Amino acid sequence: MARKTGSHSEITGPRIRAAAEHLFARHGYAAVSMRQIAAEVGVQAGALYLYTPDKQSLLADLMRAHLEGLLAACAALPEAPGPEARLAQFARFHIGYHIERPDAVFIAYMELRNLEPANFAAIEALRRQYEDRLEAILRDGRAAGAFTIPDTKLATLALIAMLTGVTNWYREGGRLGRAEVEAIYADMALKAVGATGIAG
Amino acid sequence: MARKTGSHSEITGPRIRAAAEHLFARHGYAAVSMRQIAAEVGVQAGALYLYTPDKQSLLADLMRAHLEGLLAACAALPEAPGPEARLAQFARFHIGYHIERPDAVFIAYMELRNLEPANFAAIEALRRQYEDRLEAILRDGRAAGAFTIPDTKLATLALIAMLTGVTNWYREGGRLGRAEVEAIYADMALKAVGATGIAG
DNA sequence: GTCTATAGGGTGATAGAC
DNA sequence: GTCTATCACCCTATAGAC
Repeated sequence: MARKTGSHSEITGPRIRAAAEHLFARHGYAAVSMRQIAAEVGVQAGALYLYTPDKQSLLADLMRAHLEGLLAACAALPEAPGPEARLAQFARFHIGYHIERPDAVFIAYMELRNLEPANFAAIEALRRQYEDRLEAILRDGRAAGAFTIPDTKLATLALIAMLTGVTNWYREGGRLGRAEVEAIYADMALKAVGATGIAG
Repeated sequence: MARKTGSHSEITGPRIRAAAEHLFARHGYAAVSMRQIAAEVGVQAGALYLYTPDKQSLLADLMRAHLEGLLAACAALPEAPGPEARLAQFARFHIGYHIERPDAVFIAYMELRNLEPANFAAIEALRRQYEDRLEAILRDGRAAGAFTIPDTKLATLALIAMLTGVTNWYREGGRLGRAEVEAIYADMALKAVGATGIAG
């Protein structure tokens, strides 16, 4: 792409997304105005429309980017040997990835109701893809006799809710470090599905 | 209290709270206008201010009422014999109570950021009281050797997140009934804390 | 690429008639 | 107890100057 002298387009775009992510997470999409976002970036409100067609797209793009990043990182995990190791790996990955992106995570599951139908469907499909990865681990583990699960779908949703819950309280520099939190949650996840072996 | 002939004050007040609860849960506090609430009730916007000093109080009152009801219902539970029974009872109670009030639950943990500082502190104190009830069960159970928990506070937060997660997907008339869901979750909660006995 | 100015409309809350 | 009318302000998005 050709550079345009004196332009800031390559820096302003990311800064707008960062400001929007921060403000949406803190105050909520509906409570944040385009003027506030512009003020945080240091431009006037009209300038935002060079980078996004409207406020709704700004939200949808943030959520899509987050979920696509989550899926890509999850797909890049190395193969783990056996159901227990796979579940422990998933639990640690999920917590680590979410702890590092509290704003994006918050938005991704608090602002679903502010998405227009078409955007909602797209985001929901991505979320479900991710859910399916955990469900596959649980299903395989149950088939192999490694887990005791009355209902695979329910266990999937219960585990994701439990693991995602860390973002409600975890703070950098708090009583427990990231590694400890990952270990404790992975252990609880394994126990919750009645894992027989030891792989936490 | 004296009745005023031709007045609707005893019916309009509750209807306003019900409409606000429904709309706040569906679209979010910031996205709902006083005019929308009034329209749902069937009055003009100005009439709302006979029942609430402002929009913020409407939100805070809904959240306080929900949490006070939750605490009262929790306190009214019969004594259960032993740590496993106590935890199973709590898990079933939590799920049952939350499943029956999806709107209030949604608001109570999605709209915290829209509370003014004084209201936030009051609501947060109630939430913490409830959390402490579960934490006491886990602490006692660990002391009695019935549970295996690396960190009591973490286990508390993990279990509450897991149990509250039901409200994200549970629908009346769905694949699983309330009793089944309660049983499955109570079982997972007991396993997650390494319960030794059987009381699910 | 960013600015100022503005169109067109919605907002919370209040005043005064009935 | 409710209505109509209104105040003062904020909103998203666009047009046109620079």
